[in-house]
Amino acid sequence: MAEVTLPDGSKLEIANGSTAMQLAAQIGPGLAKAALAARINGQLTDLASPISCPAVVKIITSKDSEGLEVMRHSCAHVMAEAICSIWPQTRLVYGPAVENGFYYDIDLDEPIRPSDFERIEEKMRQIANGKSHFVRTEMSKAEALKKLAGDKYKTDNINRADGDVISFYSHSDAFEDLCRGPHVPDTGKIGSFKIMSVAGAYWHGDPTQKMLQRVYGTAWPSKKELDEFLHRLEEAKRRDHRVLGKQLDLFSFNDAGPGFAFMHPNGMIIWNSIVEFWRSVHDKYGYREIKTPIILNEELWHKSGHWDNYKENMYFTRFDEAGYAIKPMNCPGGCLVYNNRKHSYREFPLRVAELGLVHRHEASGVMHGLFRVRQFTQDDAHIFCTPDQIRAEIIGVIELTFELYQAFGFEDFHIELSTKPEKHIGTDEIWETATKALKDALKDKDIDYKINEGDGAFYGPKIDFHVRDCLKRSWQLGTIQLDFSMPERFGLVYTDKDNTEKTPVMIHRAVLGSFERFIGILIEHYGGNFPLWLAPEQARILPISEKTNEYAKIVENKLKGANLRCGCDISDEKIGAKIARAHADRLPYMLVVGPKEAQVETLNLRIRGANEQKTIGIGEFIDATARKIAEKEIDLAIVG
RNA sequence: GCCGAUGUAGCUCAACGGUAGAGCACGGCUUUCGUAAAGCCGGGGUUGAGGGUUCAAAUCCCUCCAUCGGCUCCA
Repeated sequence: MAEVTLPDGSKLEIANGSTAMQLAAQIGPGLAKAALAARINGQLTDLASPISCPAVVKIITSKDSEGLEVMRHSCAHVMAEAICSIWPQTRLVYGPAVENGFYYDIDLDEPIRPSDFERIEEKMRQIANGKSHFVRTEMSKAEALKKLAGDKYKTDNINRADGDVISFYSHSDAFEDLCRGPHVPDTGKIGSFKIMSVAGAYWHGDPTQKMLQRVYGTAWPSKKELDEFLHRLEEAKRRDHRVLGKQLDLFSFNDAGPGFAFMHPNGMIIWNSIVEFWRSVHDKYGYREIKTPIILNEELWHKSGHWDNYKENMYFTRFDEAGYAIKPMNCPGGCLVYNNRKHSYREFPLRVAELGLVHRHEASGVMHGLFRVRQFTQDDAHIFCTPDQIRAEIIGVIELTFELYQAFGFEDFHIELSTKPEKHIGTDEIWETATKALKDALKDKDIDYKINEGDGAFYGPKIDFHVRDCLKRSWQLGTIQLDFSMPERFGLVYTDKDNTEKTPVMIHRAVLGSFERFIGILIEHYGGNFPLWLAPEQARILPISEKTNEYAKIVENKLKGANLRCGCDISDEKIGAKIARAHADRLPYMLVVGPKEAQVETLNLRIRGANEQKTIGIGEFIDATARKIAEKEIDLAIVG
């Protein structure tokens, strides 16, 4: 007999050499049924593994995230068998579990189409119903290489594996795959699954290698959870800024300019509201604002280093026998403004902001609504300062950044620091100094951060700000980039205390990143339900019938006089239809007016998302909304 | 840029070799209504573009463009 310690600290006697499965059965039949894998002394393993005692053992079920992963990985194997049985010439490459599912990369010249998914799933169901056991066999690396000689993908996987023990898993005579494991006990335990999509993927992510087919699937412990997942996808689709942008008439795209967004009047209200707020915060933090030309002589881009590092993504044009480039960044223009006159250390730190319109020719396949465009407005700024001002300036930017994010209801953010990339300009010494300055500032602010080695901009290291939206998705928004190279290239100088000319430090920074993208993120974050201060139409007056149109117009004028963005629905519809439409348009406030309200000059208020009404005076409504707008309140409820 | 899929009315979609349709939206009329979509009538399409096959193409084939899902990329 041997002693096993369970996660709750309790101890259990088991027969020597018992497997994890037997242990689960000993604990209870429910657990045995739910068991998918085990963690023995910290090692995730198959249920068939014998327990060498004494041991700390945890039985893993689909309730554990790692259980779900094991299940999905097993499901990937079952899918692989299904695909191989339909297309015997398939060569398997690699099939891991990923967030919400799994995929399997395969090398098969015949393209798998969505119309094939059903028969793959059918075959998978057959395999699952067979409930055949996953069987692990082990051998040495050399043996495995011999066994799979000629299979370049699996040979490669073996060579990449750690340790000398190579394992294979089979769950039928017809199917065996090189795999680290672990797996669920049998194919009946792969849950409810669905093939989601198929896409191309390069082997090892290397574009010079063969394009493989990547078949994506998802798997969940139960049909109910699968359905819930599919439903969540539908929900996310409803929040999709491309869909809402169309529905709410915020922006559009046109074949005439792929990747160039057309902002509509409703979208511009959101845009301008953000700009106005952005300006007020920048003013508070001591920034001045400039605007530099979109098209500048090509020479400038040679000087800045962009031509060498980025020309394949830049737009060029020629006229009057001279070459010009459409700016992909604002900094060279900012440098020209700086150089327009002499500067003294007394002016420093000099904080210069620019809402700069930049163009970057992104590859056609990467464009995505407002998230990835070829023309966008950066909320850029360049800070010119002395080296000993860096730390304080970085701290100032961090504070400004948090203030802006919080106004939009983003509370959850984290910071990443990126270091020198392979493709870079400037000496190692300069890079080291710059990176240290960023680290020091973060340390001063007592901020935790993650380091991304080799992910910096070509001209300097950077700090990136990431926020999580209400769906817990992470977005990179802001960035602070130190640049000791550009000032030198442009010959920027300032006169120091000792009356000598020195080179200033330049800090590039953006907070929202791209306005286009930020608005896209906001649309999805709010699901189209904008807070009052951003809503294109803040209130709509809905007269019960034509008889109250006149009073409705009077109310409309009063609200407009109070700077509220409001409309009036005098269509020939019944009140129910007017309300339904206002809801579809995501109106924060619906103001129903009929003879009753007209008589005592009140409004019947209905708030977006709340299925209740109350009567409120016009003045009271104006005061309440004015306060909410000023405070940028997200909650629409009007109390009192 | 690469792989795959998809482009039909303003929007969402149907028709899948044989006269292009519906709902919503839009216009007109009726209705004047009390809290999530009243009724009738009407206008609207060289089916993304170009070429080909066919007696006949939205439908099949080719090229291009765009979009979608991924891959790669994002200074």
